[in-house]
Amino acid sequence: MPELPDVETFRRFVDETSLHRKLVDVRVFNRRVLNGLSPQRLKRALQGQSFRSTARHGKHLFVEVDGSRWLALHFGMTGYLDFGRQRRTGPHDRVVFVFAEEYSLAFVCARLFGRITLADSVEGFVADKRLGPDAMAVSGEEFASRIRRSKATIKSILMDQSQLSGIGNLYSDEILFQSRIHPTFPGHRLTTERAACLYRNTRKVLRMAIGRKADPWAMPQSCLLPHREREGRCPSCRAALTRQTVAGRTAYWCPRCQRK
DNA sequence: ACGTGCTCCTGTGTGC
DNA sequence: TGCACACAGGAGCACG
Repeated sequence: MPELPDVETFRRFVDETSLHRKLVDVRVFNRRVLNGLSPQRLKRALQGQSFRSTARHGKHLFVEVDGSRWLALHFGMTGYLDFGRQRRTGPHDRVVFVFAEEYSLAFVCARLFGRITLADSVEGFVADKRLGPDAMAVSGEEFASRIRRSKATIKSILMDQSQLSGIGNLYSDEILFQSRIHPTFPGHRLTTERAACLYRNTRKVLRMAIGRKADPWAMPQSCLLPHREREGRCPSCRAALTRQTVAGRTAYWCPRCQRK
């Protein structure tokens, strides 16, 4: 579930809670999330240091450690961060960063799809993973040219992290709804005008979601997201929403407002 | 170059 | 009540 707005919310959370605190311990409860990196190496890289700054690219959160090393966090589907003083360990805590004075930041991830790795730089990591430009940082020209050079369905392009970084299933549905574009419409058949409209709505939706701390239910009633469920109706025309698999995901759209 | 389906996982909700 | 099972969906992969 964590898409760009969620990860941006996590990033701000780290900024508010966890910077400039001395790291006294790193507790690894499940090695799987470290992706082959040994708990010892992680601990050695962090112990005695502190988190200096944060960055984000798409769904990836980066935390700078003294000595210009970066933690790269990916939240999979169910990952999130929790911070507290004398915080009790929960059943899904996978890695806990322990600071001085008994404060700690936990990487909580029920389904173990999340990952924490070390990187030398954000740029290096992004290049390594072949991530496309961040969906909030990309220019309108770059956005349109990427969309219009692909013959894939527009929903799959929006969700393709090598094309655009940060958009997942939920927000792609919302962006397409706002743009009145059918999810299976081929990217290369979008006119420049419609591509520009899609770009504006991408920014609008992501900005709105960040402002609401990525709570889909907190989005305005005129949005698709609060109605995105079985039996849901289009907030604009009241038509029953279509629910169908597109690009391997459950997509919701309005069959009247979003025609092919 | 595209879509499809499988896998990794486990909490949650539904139906019998 | 308890069990079986579908479902959720990020990402990487094999396959056609």
